[in-house]
Amino acid sequence: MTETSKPSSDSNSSGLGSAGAELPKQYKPADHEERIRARWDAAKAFHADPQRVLRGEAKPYCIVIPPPNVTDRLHLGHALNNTLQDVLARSHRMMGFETLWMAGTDHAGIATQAVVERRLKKDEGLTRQQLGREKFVAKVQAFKDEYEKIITDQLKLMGCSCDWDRQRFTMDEVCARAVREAFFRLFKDGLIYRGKRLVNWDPVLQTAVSDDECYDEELDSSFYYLRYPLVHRGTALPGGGLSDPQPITWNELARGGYPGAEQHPGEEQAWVTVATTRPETYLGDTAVAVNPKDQRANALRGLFVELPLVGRIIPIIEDDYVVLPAAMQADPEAAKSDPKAVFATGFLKVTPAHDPNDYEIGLRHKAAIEACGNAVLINMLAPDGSVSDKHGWTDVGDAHLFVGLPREKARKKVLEEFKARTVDNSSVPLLAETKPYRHSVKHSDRSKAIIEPYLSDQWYVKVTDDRLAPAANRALVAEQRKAEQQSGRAADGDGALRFYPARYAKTYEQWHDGIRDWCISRQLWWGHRVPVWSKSLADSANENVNSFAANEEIPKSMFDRLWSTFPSHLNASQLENMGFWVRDFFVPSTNEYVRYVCASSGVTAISVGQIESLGFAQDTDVLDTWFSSALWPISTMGWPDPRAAGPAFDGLLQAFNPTTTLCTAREIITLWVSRMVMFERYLMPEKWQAEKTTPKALESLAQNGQGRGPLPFKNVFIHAVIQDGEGRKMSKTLRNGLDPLDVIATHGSDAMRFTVCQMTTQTQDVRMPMTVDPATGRNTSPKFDLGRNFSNKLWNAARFTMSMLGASSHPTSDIPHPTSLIDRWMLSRLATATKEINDSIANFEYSNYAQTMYDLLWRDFCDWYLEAIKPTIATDKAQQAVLRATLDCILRLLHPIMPYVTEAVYEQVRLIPAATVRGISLGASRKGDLLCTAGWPEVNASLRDEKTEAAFERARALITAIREVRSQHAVQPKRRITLHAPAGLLDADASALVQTLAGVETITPSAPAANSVAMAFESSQLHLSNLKDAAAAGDTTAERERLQKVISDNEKSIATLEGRLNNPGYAQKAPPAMVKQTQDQLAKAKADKDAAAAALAAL
RNA sequence: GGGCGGGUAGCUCAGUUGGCUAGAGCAUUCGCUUUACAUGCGAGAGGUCCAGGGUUCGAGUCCCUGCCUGCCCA
Repeated sequence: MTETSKPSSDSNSSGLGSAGAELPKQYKPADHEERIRARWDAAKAFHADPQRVLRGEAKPYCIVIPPPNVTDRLHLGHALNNTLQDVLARSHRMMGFETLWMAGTDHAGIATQAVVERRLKKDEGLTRQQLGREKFVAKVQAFKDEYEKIITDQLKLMGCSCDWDRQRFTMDEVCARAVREAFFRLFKDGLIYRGKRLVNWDPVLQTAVSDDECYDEELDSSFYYLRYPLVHRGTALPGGGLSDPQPITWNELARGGYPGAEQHPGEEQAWVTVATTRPETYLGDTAVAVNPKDQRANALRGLFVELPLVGRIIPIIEDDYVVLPAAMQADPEAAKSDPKAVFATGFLKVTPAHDPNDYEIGLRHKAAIEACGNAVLINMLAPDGSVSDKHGWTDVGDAHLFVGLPREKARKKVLEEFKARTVDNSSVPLLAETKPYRHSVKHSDRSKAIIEPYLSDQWYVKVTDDRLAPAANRALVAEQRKAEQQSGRAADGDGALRFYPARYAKTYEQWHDGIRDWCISRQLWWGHRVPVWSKSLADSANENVNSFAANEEIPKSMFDRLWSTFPSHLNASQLENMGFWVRDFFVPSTNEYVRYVCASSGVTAISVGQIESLGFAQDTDVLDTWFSSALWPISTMGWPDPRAAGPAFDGLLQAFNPTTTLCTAREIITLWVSRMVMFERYLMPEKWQAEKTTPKALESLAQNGQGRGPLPFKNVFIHAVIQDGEGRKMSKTLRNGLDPLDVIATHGSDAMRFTVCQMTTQTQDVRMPMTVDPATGRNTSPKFDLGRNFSNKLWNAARFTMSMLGASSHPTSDIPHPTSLIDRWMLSRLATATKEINDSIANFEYSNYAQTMYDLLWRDFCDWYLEAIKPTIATDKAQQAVLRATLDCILRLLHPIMPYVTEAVYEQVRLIPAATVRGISLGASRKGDLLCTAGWPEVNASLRDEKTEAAFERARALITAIREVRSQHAVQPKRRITLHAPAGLLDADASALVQTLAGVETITPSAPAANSVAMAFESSQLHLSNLKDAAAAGDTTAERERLQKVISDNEKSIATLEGRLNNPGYAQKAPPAMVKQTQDQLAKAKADKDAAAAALAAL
């Protein structure tokens, strides 16, 4: 096998005949895949040369891989995603595009860190803190190396034609530089800021996590009802300060018109009851809210409650966010279906630092809360989730008994205390009631801990800025945008981004419309460290107290003035000359100035050492993984400075950016697609398209596009998600996942690829039932049999073809244009299929592509063409040329989906000298005689011939009809029978087809002598005879049944067709051609029925 | 709550501007060691296109309502 692929055998045409015969009967993927891959590698077949693009020798085609996370091996979803990309890459490479498929992996910050932390705990019993940051990061690095290799090997085994010489990793030096530069530019432009917000906090990993790193789980919990005593806030004392708060009695409330107050002992202190599922958070309450529509609101206006134990006085505020109890609602019955209304008391404890909704309420009622001398936000938890007075809670009072307790224990303790204690001056316990309640609770994906809404300082990207999210929406093509926002093209990237299928543009657009600023900091160790150093200075001169709001940026001169009192210092402009950007803030809570110094990507280690020696410390946080992913299309090509990245990056950005197509799953439209568009449009220069081919190109990269820059890609193809046989997501925990390597082991890479392509329709989910392969014990799926069988079919079709062409001599010139029906038909089918495939590729219709190939190879080529040419191929030179060319075209057309088997077959087929077939152009291979760089077949549309196809269909209909009779009559398959047909019914070509394919020995106009069977064909009656030996003839039962069925089928048709024609509106309004067609059908059905009836009568 | 899908043969799915008597693969039935392929060849059987309305000469396809189911966002 390998010998024949060596150049030395090129001239040895005598060996070709035997080459085909030597091929084994079955295609065994394992015998070929590794060798084929080695040939691709040796020829550097997938290495893109940007200079060919820049010299104008080829058009570019570029895909960047959605970098797989290094957390784990690839699963079948990756196999799908990457197969689809490879089909695009391979087809365009063959079409002559200079094709770059950029490969790489993603560091996947929290996911990878969590995996390694679990491993560390399991293997060594250590936490990351015990190991220390540096050693821990080294461990993650080793883990990453291990999985990066596994992933790369998996991709290679799948046949992915990535440019492996250009593989990147989101944390390698080239990508890291891009991250630092992007951060710097956004920081400098004020689009990155530091903010104190509520985030999803994972108390185990002790980091902020994003919503997509959380999941909801239903838990059995309880609603707890807490009584808060009502008070008057103290009155102003002559010497300043306030008197003690005074209890409010029920009598007083009753006088204020509080409904039901008179039912309580009049002299006792009154209270309100709040319902909560998290009673421990009461320590951070800063208000109690009531709905203004609540009848009790009026009597409570201007009153306060005193938080038990803490003693904090907080206002009662009115906010219509508060849910009215069911009984108070307009439709109490309807309200009973709303669990919140059922459980509500009408009073809501407001804990702005520990609940997102309360946070909003707190901001709305800031003045009322602060008037009590409290901050709106009181954070009563430490980062590990324990109650703490060190993180923003100062008025502990008698609540110190809770301090230091973890969340769960604190909850228990609060309930115990509230149960044991009473409202002052009464016997009413503070804990009113407990009701069981089942609700969904947010958990951290990575640690499984319950998420705590937590107030913390984080870095944000101001994506709400017009130059980011709105600019991303302007990128959409006009027809995929909301009509009212359509506008003309203003810049490079405007109006050129297109989603396939189009409906996903809506997801994309709505995301940007409702977007909030993006929290990019994570309190992790694995990731890109935030490139900001900071230093605080106390406001020693006390000169600016109260003149700046929290976290307000201040003039740099102010910090410089304080700074200048130190013996050695660098002022802001000196720092900026070193490549830093400086921003100064005042923090009122600590009465300090903070200088943030952000390093550009060009800042040297020396400069960093210098500022660190001055007391600047680098931020310990790392960036959200998506920050580096967002830069992927440009970071992988050397942005911001390809020259610094190395010679391999020469011309890459200019040749391949914007890339052509991004191929991904819908779940990351918002997380990734959006951010790539925002970042590239912001960071890449506005006139990139025009300038990238000029000598100024690299210099222009220093300019930000400010939202008017180019796009990272023009097309976004969103493909289906693979689920298991029950429609569940494939997951590790369910063990319902498939490893592509298992599928490759059981079925071969091509089989997997063909099957996933065939499954890829425009829907959003596809199901993949999984079974265990009995032979190997591996997880696989019977679905892949389809692809395996198809590979085998190609293999055998090629084997047959080579045995035919190898056995005869085949001249390479002076071949007449084929005239036989079957050859013209084959060429016509080929032309039709080629067009269909070209259209399918252009529209990402993979299933259609695969199906068209299947029909072309299996149905047209194997079932009909190869069977039909058997009698003539040995001597018909024109037919030999058609056979050779057709197989060659099929190999080329199929190669993008099934690269291995086609390449393996091509090794043989290319050695057969080819004669030119008019209308078919097959370009030579560009590298190493490989099919993967051979020309995409050009099949002239003039080869499509409707008359030929119709003539063939006619013959095929007759053949099928005869086969049916044969089957019904149990005619021996090898038996050659006689067809009685009027002279002139069939021409020579059609007769030959019928004889070959229907097992007909003789076609004669004479009437059958005896023992014949009648059959209808095109309104006339034909007969078949010589079906059986005379002795066996005589049983007419089968024939009766067959004819009865023909009659009843036709009667059904007649009824349908007559009904249609008798409809008066039909003849008037339907197109005449349609009416004519129906009439013809009716005539045929009637004739068929009559013929069958006559035959039945004659029996 | 808002948005987007899906519901067609036993199973998995096609069905592109409304127009053959609704297709494919698997499974199933019958017959074949037909000399490329049994991972194959030939021939069958199998569907109230979720339900109900509407538009139309004509609806799996378009519109409305409902039911079931999945995903995304809040």
